[in-house]
Amino acid sequence: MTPSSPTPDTARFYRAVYAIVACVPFGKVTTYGDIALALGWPRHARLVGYALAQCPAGVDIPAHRVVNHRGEASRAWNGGRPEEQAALLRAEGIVFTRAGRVDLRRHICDLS
DNA sequence: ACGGTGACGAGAT
DNA sequence: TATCTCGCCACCG
Repeated sequence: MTPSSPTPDTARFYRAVYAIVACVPFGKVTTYGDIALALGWPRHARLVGYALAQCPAGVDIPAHRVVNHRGEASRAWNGGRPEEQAALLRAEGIVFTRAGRVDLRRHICDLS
């Protein structure tokens, strides 16, 4: 691989993230922190976000079902369009609060 | 080697 | 609730 490719450990972490995101069902969402915890890597929520941001084409996962712990869509979604991520979520029946955040109490997916 | 930068999160105010 | 600070850690210049 090129000098800029991730270390083997990091690559494994990325694949684990993609695998767990693939388990989130239609109409449900999860958070970066929950994914990190489920993988046994507490405090690595940031890396989960990084992994998704770097998600290579070909890895087909419902990344739009991952929001932050407050239910907010990613600011950097598709080059800075969190509205698009929100639209995808609404399209699967996910309800947003008046503040424009996903109602986690209703749609959170238990990864345990 | 070093400091800036995030698709983050918890705690304080 | 909004905003700040701080901790987190791989990546990049």
